[in-house]
Amino acid sequence: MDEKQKARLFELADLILAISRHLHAAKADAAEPWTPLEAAVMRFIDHQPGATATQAAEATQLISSNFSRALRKLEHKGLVRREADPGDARRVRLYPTQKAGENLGYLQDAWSRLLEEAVPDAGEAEALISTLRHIESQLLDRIRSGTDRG
Amino acid sequence: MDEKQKARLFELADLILAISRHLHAAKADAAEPWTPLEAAVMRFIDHQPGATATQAAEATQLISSNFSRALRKLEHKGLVRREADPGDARRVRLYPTQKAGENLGYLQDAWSRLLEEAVPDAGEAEALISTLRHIESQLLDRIRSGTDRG
DNA sequence: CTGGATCACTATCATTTGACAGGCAACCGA
DNA sequence: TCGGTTGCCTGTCAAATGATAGTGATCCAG
Repeated sequence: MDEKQKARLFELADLILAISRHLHAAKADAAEPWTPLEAAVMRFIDHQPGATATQAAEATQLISSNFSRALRKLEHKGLVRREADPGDARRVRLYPTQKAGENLGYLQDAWSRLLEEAVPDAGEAEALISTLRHIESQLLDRIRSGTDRG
Repeated sequence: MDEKQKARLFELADLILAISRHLHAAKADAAEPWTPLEAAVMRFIDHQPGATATQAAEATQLISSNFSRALRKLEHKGLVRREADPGDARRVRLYPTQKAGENLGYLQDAWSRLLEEAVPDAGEAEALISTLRHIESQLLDRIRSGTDRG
């Protein structure tokens, strides 16, 4: 890889991580009932209702034991509902509850308020989101096809 | 704020956080000697050599006690050098050591390799970085001018 | 010189997170 | 039916993180 491109990608990683720290801090201000990890799980379930535990654990980069722990807490708080898969009794399908929707609303408020003034304009935001969406899906695909490629 | 814009910004936050989780995981693969937080501190010092502890703590969103702890570990590992400010003996200026440069190289390798295939092309990467740079600086400014604005 | 503010630090606490070992029930192919 | 596999789970440990209280040195305004 080109040295210049390498430096570019590094800066990209750096920026994404820096901004993610701001987002975490903003979430704390909003007094959300979720830890960062729980929020990640919750957001995935909201995006992919009906996903199995394994799928959700994969997407959130968690090993199953830790995912199960996060899930237990969320269920205990009444934010996630488990449902047995009719075709395979081992599988558990996950769904957000109505309460989850309300709480995600708080999160949406906190984050969108933080980003509102920082994001240049709607047009650039669209382009940004489109590109990031692509990147994220590529990274997810890589995990699915096997993480190790050294 | 427009509901649509709110949803857009939320998705943006979601994507940034999701990608940051991938980056953290990739760092683990690279067997770096840093925790995520230490890496954040290290990267700031690398970008802003000579910054004071307060400035670095502010940029990394850490309260001074926790920043100090991270710094102690980094210094112990020989990655950061403290230097007294000639003009104000209370202040400590922070500099990366040569060893830090080497280790940042590993990090750069791990992250750029991860992003290499996921990022569409150099042109889009440039635009992406430019926009994110803007966003990050806006968020930093907001902190400097007082976090609370509810 | 004195009191208040600033800067960096330590000590300590609860919580979160990551990782491993292992268990149990359900599934599937032979 | 049986052995191996899969999906999900609990228990447990070490480490990282976030936050508060408080110390001590230095600076600065008056």
